[in-house]
Amino acid sequence: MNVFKDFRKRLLGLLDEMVAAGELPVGLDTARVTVESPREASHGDMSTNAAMVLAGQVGTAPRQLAPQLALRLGALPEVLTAEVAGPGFVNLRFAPDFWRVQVAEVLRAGTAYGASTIGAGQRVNIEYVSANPTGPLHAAHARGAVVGDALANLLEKAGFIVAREYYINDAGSQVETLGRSAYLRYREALGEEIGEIPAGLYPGDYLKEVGRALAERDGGRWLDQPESTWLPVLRDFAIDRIMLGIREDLATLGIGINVFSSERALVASGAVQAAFEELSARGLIYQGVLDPPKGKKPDDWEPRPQTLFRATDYGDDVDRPLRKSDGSWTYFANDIAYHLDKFRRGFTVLIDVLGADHGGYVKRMQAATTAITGGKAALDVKICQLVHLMDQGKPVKMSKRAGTFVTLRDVIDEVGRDVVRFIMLTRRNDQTLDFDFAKVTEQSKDNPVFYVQYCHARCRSVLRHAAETRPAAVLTLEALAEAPLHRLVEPEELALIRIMAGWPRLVEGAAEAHEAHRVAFYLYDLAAGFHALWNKGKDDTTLRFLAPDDAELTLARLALVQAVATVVASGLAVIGVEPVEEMRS
RNA sequence: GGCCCCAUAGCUCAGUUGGAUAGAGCACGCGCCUUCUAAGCGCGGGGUCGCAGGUUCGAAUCCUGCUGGGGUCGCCA
Repeated sequence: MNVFKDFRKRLLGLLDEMVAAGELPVGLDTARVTVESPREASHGDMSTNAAMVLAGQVGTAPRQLAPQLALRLGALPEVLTAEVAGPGFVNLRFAPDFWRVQVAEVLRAGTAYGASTIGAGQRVNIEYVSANPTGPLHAAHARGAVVGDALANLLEKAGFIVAREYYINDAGSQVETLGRSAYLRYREALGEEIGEIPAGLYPGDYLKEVGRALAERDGGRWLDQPESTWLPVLRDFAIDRIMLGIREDLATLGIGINVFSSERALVASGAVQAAFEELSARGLIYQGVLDPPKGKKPDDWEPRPQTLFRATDYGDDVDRPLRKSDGSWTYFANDIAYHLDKFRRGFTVLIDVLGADHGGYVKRMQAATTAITGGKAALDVKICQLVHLMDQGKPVKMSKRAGTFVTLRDVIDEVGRDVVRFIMLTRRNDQTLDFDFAKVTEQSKDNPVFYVQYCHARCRSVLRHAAETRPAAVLTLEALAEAPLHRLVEPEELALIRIMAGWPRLVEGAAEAHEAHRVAFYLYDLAAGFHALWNKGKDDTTLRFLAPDDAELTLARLALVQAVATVVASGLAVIGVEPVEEMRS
């Protein structure tokens, strides 16, 4: 339950009453009426812009309409004061009980607190990672993996039905190169001296294992065969081995992808041909010659007729080729078929999480999605900017040639899965991110992972302590939900409750914006509120959670503490991080 | 040259889809441990939201044009 949305409904009800009473005209557009918590705490608990939005429609001034609204709002039982302020805001202050009951709401809901129904069962498809099966996942893949996975969790919490997909690019020339590279390692495994890996092939050591495994399985049967015989075998064998490793790495990171789609299978099924015919039927295919890119003409440019998709009809900058000169489909053509396939499987909201180098790909894919689904599906693309790996403030040098690139596995082994997941959400996806091995494992307030975990651990610590000192007390969620919450009267306590009451609203906003990083920032704010209250108890012993001579007050505060732990756990679950019971290692 | 992203405190970044006097953290200065974990908390200084216009009750946020940084640019995926 979102208290802000809830109150907005009450407000709209009052507006209806005012219409009925003839105070307002019929047919008002209330779409832009908002109820939100003001930035400035002194402005109260909630604030509405209704007077400013409606004044124009009514034909009066905001400051004139606002007092009428304030009068009505002030008469509501839960509203303490309703004041007109600024250009026409109505600021509301609620009775403390309005907030206190939220603690019980949290405890009754448990970690499901914050769940929403705005998704209304709508089906969303999120494609993420989708790294080429030509090598192990490296550190940069972690970001897309976490961003996609957390977004999936978030949307599920908001009531959407979510599919998590990985598109395996197992068609095209790159996997052929992989097959040839693996063949070299295969011969090496059989004792041949292969020398330097030729340019154009993948030099990575990870292929040695692939070569050995194949030699073990098949012996020397491919040695004297022509490439046309062994290439498909080697290619498929290598893809399978590498995908196995990728799946393991994803599992280690806790990434919950449940559908792996093969590009090659898609092409083989005729889906690309079908998609092509669909576009043709819509009159969006033609033979034409593209202009060379302005200002930067490739050396080998020559104008030639191509099979083009009219992407410009849907907002792209140029029309895009669907066939290579050898007649086979371009990657783009295959991807159109894949997105159509998602739509045909019942998804109308499509999200692709892609790397920074795919920025130029967004417009054409959105154009194609709109075109081929007749506007019935929308594609949102989340571009993840680069991750700069650092250590002690200095960049970690990486070179594919020298083999010193850092794998995802390396990073997880070094700092742990929870740290990777949390840190990847401490920036908006379109902002570059520094990942400093020293900083992210530091146990200090500079490290948001630690800071949030410490908050949860402190809550648990208090509850453990309470259980030890009062063995008779029942401290289950159900019992604490019945605690005498009216004993929570301190401003810091009520402030903390207000933050918690904002969690459902945050979930809905973040889900609608497809922005999971907001959860990480929210948890930081919540933790700050708790740490502040904790330390108040150091200066003033009457503020401590455990009041030795007041069992009732203690129970109320334990309910508050348990609620904080619950909301933190609820948020961490979206990020995919395990809340810890204590920080001692 | 076209397109996309970014530009907010000295530094790293948020900013509730257009709201009020723009917020955190780091760094800097001062204060707080006989205590449920000081691995933390409080107070203070610090801003032309890159620049210039426009839209309206109201702009860091939306539109246009510039400046600077990154990415990308027909048959790689």
